[in-house]
Amino acid sequence: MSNRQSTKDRILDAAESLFADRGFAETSLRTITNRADVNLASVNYHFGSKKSLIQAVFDRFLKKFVQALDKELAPIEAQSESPTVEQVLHTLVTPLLQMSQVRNKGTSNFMKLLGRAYAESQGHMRRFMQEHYAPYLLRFTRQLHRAAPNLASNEMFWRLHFMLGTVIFTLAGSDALLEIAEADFKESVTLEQTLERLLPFLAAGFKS
Amino acid sequence: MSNRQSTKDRILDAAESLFADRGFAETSLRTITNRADVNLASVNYHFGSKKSLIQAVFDRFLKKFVQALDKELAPIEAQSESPTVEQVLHTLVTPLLQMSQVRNKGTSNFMKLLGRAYAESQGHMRRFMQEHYAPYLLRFTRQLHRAAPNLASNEMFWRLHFMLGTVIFTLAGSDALLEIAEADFKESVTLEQTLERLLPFLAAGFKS
DNA sequence: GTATGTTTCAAACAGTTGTTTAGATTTTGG
DNA sequence: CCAAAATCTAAACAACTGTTTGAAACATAC
Repeated sequence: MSNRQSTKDRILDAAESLFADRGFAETSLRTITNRADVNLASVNYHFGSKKSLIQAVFDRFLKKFVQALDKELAPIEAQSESPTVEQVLHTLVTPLLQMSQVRNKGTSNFMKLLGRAYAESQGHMRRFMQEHYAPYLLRFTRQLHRAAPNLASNEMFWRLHFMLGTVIFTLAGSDALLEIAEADFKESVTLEQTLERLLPFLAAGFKS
Repeated sequence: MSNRQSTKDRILDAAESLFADRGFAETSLRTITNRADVNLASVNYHFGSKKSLIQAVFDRFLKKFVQALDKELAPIEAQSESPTVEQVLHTLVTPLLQMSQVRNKGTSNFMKLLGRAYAESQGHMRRFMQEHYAPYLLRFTRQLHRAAPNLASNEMFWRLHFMLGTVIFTLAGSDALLEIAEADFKESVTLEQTLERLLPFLAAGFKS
């Protein structure tokens, strides 16, 4: 009968949105377990520690994301002629939007977490990402390199980080930005429309 | 004689770099007062509370910044012909670089703090900025509007936020990025060079 | 049924947090 | 030089943190 989510999932859901909204240190396990309506000790039982819970939240996102990105990247990798920059950037759209379909505010939660982790001390998270998800990043940049073959690799490095900043920052604040936009311009805007507005900006900057 | 900095300044210096590196909640008053080599209670004596200390750190930065920005904006406001987008964006360079001249890693500290504050819950910080520094933001956007008069205001809104994300994200991570760039490409890069690389990217995106 | 392994629970643990207090010390102004 | 104000200091405060514990409740298999 029990159509109640598993304790593990309830914890992950609560932790995800709380971490995204308040940050890791600012969110206590008691706040999480209260919202999830589970016992305090169950976090340590199921995940071992708070640190591991944080990683578990990331893993759930990243698995889904790279899986979707793989589907988008494959056909481009297969085609013989070089892709356009716009084409490569567009591989991000579906994977990003999908996060919000499965869970409310999923995309902005994901980007908020990435932004927070990125800002974390000592680049600890950057190293984790590099170790666990480097192959996917590499596949993406390889296609970008095919699209702009005569761009020096150090220039590529910088513009890639510029784009990363724009995406993370914009989507992390997308909830608030969408609200402001609707209030100020009386036009309802979706996350998808925002992404379609963002990509030309990125492409133009990248080709600057 | 005492050429020792005032207690207030010592606290502000320590708090600034610790907040930037670790975040607000992750930095305890004891860590701050230890680094500053002052008594624990002096934070509450001079600033009232931890929250007020955070605001004081911001205020010190923002005062310097808008003061320098004013100097850059004034001549453009005075000139009769419309400025170019590049010209308007370039008003940010000197104010941003100046932060690193007075204090080591000043610019990246400033951007890290902005990034953290921006991600904070409920847009509490966004409201504070809006209330206290809206006039300066307005002067900047007014010039940007002069540079691109036929850009719809809702488009302007989005591209402004895109640019904001790129700048904050890039400069917040500039320490690490500069290190990586030097290690990978054997070319020493300065913060100023990074900014000069960043502006064309922004201008191209803005005009996309 | 009982026995076995898994999950939940309330309670307590030791450590850290921001803030307050009251007394000592230093600085200021007449 | 002395009183008054400002500053510094060590100690204690209550509240909150992540984690551990051992017993209770539940599920599964024989």
